Amino acid sequence: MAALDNSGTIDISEQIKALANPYRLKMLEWLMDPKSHFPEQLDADLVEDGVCVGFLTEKAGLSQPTVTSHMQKLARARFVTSKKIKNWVYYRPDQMQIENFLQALRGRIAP
Amino acid sequence: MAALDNSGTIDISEQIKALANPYRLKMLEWLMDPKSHFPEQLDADLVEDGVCVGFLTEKAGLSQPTVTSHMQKLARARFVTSKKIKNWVYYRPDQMQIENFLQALRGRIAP
DNA sequence: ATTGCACATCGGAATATATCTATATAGATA
DNA sequence: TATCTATATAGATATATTCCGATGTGCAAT
Repeated sequence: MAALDNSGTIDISEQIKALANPYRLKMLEWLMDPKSHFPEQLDADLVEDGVCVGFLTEKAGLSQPTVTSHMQKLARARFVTSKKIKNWVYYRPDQMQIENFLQALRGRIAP
Repeated sequence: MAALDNSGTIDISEQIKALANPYRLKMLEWLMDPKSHFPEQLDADLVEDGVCVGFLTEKAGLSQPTVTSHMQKLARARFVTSKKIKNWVYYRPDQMQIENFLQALRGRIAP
């Protein structure tokens, strides 16, 4: 490619792609305010630990493997982190990385 | 879809998708600072009128139809406007819309 | 009128993405 | 140990995206 230099690390384009799916964007929104969107969990705190895949699956109305795949893409883009407790995997937004991304994006396309 | 309500207007997801291609992102970056990336034009001003498809095509290293397609996607997402002068079509960033988008995105995924 | 130029549109091929079902895995419980 | 539960992985299919070459369109200059 003449115009692009992708030789680097974790690309901002990968991060944008991670947000470029309506379900992933919605799920990230839910995770940002989990108490408004999910019931309390027995073995984990919605805010501290995150939201389990089962809850996300039910709310999204997709199959569990599809939701897992979406969440892994959000994780690869560093927008969320995951933590396993007992049988559950909890996804939680990484607000620092999200903020970094927003500023990086603004730096590119704003004056 | 259980989780999504796309019945509305010009979706933010469409805007994100428009940025989710490395060439489109790059070209929008170029357009934000056209004097740094393109030579002066005879019949139009780089800043006031925008950059012609030919220049974008040459710099991107893609075919002209591909660049046209990319630019149309950016235009559909309202990130750029286009103006025809003589034989040329000039694309220019819509900074107001870009700012609106950035704030809308922040409003969704930032605390 | 004819030609040439710049861009748009069309059609098709290659690749990527999204989704599902079926199955595997890991941890907890009986 | 055997089983259940929650999530991950694998494989398949449908759709979307990206890209190009060929062709169409509109305007300008000859």
